[in-house]
Amino acid sequence: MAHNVSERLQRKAAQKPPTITDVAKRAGVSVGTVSHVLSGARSVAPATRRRVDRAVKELGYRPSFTARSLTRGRTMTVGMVVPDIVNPIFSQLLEGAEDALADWGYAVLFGSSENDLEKERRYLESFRERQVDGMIVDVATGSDPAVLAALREEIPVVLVDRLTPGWAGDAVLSADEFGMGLAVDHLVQLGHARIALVNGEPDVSGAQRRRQGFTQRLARYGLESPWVSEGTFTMDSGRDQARAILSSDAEPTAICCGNDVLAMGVLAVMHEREIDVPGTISVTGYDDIEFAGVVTPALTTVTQPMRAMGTAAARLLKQRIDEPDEPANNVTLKGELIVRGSTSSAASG
Amino acid sequence: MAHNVSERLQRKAAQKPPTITDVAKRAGVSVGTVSHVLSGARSVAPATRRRVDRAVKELGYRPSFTARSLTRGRTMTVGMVVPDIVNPIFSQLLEGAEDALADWGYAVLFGSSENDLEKERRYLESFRERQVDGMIVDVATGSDPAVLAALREEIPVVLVDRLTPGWAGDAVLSADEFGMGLAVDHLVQLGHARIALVNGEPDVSGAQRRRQGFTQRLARYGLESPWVSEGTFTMDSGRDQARAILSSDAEPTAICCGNDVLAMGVLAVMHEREIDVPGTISVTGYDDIEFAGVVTPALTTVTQPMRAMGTAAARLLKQRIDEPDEPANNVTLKGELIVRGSTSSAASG
DNA sequence: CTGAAAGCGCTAACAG
DNA sequence: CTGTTAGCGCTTTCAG
Repeated sequence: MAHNVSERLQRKAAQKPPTITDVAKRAGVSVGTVSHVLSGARSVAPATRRRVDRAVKELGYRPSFTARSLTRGRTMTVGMVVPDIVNPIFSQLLEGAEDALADWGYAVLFGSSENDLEKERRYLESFRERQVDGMIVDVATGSDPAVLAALREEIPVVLVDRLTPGWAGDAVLSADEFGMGLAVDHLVQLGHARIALVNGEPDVSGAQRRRQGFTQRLARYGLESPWVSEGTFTMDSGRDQARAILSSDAEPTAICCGNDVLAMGVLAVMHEREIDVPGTISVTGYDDIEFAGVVTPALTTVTQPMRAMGTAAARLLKQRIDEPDEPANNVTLKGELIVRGSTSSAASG
Repeated sequence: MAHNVSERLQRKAAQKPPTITDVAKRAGVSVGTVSHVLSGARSVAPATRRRVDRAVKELGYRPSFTARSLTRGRTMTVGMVVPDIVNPIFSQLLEGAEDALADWGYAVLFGSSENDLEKERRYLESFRERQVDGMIVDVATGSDPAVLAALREEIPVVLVDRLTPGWAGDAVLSADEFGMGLAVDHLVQLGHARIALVNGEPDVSGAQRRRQGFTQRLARYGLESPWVSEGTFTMDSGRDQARAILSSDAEPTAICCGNDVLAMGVLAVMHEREIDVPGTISVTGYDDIEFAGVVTPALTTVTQPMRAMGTAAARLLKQRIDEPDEPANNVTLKGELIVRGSTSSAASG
């Protein structure tokens, strides 16, 4: 019998990972002491510490995060959801955030909503259930402001890249008006006076700001756009809008696009219609995605500092977690103009 | 004072989420019963169930995953690490896996190692500490086989896309030899006989398989390649290797690239040297990333079914979690050739 | 069909 | 400096 029992205990020990109790027993100290040498929360006699350390090594002991989370009330995990991870700009955002968060000891639960509101909701809920310490979210198009606002009541949330209407919490944005102004400046300096705008979803806050930056900047030069259209931030939409422009009487000498993907659609149409870019029409993008420099002609565009935005969001989130009652912070990061081959002087005449 | 205290209690109540005990009290039943109506583990009188449900609603009660994980011994969370999330093919892999996993109720802890072995190790460790139920990993270049093998002793691991030497566990791969063969077939059928290979890291298992597929297929036609070079899977490396080819005496009429990004580098050099593609040299890629169809000329390439691979990996992982002792599974998924503008008949002469 | 109580592995008072 | 002990929120026997 006794043999049987010890055998069972042994097997059990082999299967289940060692617990803090096992370590305590082996080191001949109390669990409290083990806990303290592990967390360094209170001083421990060097000799004891050594014994504990040795026991930890020998047993290959690893503290259970789950148990720790339960007692500490923090999971050291944060959630992040973005609209479309296949779009490299969101990947960069993720990388930036992840890097910073890893430095603070946080792991990230990730979800790509693919611009599906239901999916976004499910991720938010799933992460909340798992009691993340906070969340970074780049909201999907048309996301319900109330959902995010409610979430913010429960846990720290920082919005990045896009805002929901009425959002009163922390946020990191790119200086879209400013950036679009850069593109306009560039074009105007090249002598363009008829500049069209091809944009994405108007209910995406960034699109609104880009549009504003566009018209306001133009106005400052005493100019007005012969064409402003909106669609979705996709290549197909870029194609559609470009075709619409060509069959209109707007006759722009340049087209500003709300993002690079849109611009690629525009370029594709120009290519297919054999319209020379930039000879006949100049085109600008926005975001500076990796492939902006690869298309022909290489795209003149404005960078969106996504990595930096991810890092900033992480920083804001950590602040919020550490100091829940501070007033909300707002960070805006500026991008810069990258001049490539898709823009040149306005065709004379 | 009394006022002060009650106020504080109220605030506290507002802060701390309700526990199962709160629900039990409110419904006038025991916590055990509440637990059972929630999990449906044993039958409960309809009336009781109703009372509990009502209490849950009124309190807005949500079970704590952390506590549940502790007692159930499963976190319903899996880890996933890939070498470079900015590369869209890995994004697709993630999406595919995530989708399937979400259906089973799993959330995913994510990490992009950016091909940094130390970073990869840290992610693996971080996820293990958080006691994920399993992991899906697309290993970084040069990753230590022992690390993964050891991890597999502790928790279910499935490798995807790339293998470590000697890996004996579950894995999902793409049929690289086959796919590269497709590209070779295509080129040979177009009359090409001098086909060069531009490849990435040789220690990446997929690169090896692509290379093999390339040379073997060529051999089957009685052909031999005038040029085979290796570098990294980046545009820059593609540029370098292309330049090397041009200044050699290999004089290929076609260049097979180990992936699309490499091919874009090659295209860029051809463009800069004003060498006509496909007129003078045909170029093929591999992966069919989103932008393969956008560059000029549009890239002929072989699809790598990354989404499907992600889904398959998820399926394998779930199987392994549910049945830890089954023999290891291996899944290989085939891609297909997509003919676009970067290939044409070999220049006569 | 339901309640009581013993943990899950760890932390954090509270005593020495 | 160290040990004891009461939880954290939930699941799950074991008794009714």
